[in-house]
Amino acid sequence: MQFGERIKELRESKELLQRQLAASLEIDTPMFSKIERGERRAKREQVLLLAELLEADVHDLLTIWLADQIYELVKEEEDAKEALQMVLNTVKKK
Amino acid sequence: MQFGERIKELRESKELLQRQLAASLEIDTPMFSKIERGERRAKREQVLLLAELLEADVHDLLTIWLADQIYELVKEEEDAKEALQMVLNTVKKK
DNA sequence: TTAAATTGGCCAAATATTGACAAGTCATAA
DNA sequence: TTATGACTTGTCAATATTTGGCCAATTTAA
Repeated sequence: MQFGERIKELRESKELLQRQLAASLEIDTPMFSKIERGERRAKREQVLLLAELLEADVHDLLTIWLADQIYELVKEEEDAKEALQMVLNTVKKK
Repeated sequence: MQFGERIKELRESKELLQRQLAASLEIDTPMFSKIERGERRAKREQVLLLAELLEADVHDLLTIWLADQIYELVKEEEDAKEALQMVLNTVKKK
């Protein structure tokens, strides 16, 4: 499940229009559309706002949003698995 | 273990100077110094070259190099662990 | 103390990201 | 069919970030 898809689900379940959420985020509708389709990345701050507007768990959204970015970074890399595991170990220690 | 540290280790074990490796990478010495100290990020292409020059395993180096970048992305994030796990699962499936 | 090696700070060039706008598609209703 | 509303696509300019070079400072080794 990717961030954009999740936003779209939530938006539709609340019967909101892209244009309404876009206005709340102070971006235009095309930009919002791109975020939903994963063509553009939402800013962290926008994720927080979206969580509020959509009454969704902010940690869930942030997690998916972060995962998207990590995936973007490693998707072409043969050594992705090892690198991820390495970082996971580091993070777990803190 | 971070990428820069590793490079430094390898370089010193081969008794090479920053200036020599810098020349091979076609960057100046200050820039190389910054890469070693993690102040600047090496390009992927430079990692490949370094592996050759230092006779190191290219996958090892790429893994550490990638891990550095992932860590940079998630280090401030509370939800890092979950996001990493999520991506790891995705990557494992492929 | 010199000389070489390394580091730190700053600036310009290159690159990537962001957002706005105009025009397009698609579905539905009149 | 035409009109309307929702959404998508493509392009461009503005902005931000990254990259590298240069100079000067500092550290290290002889």
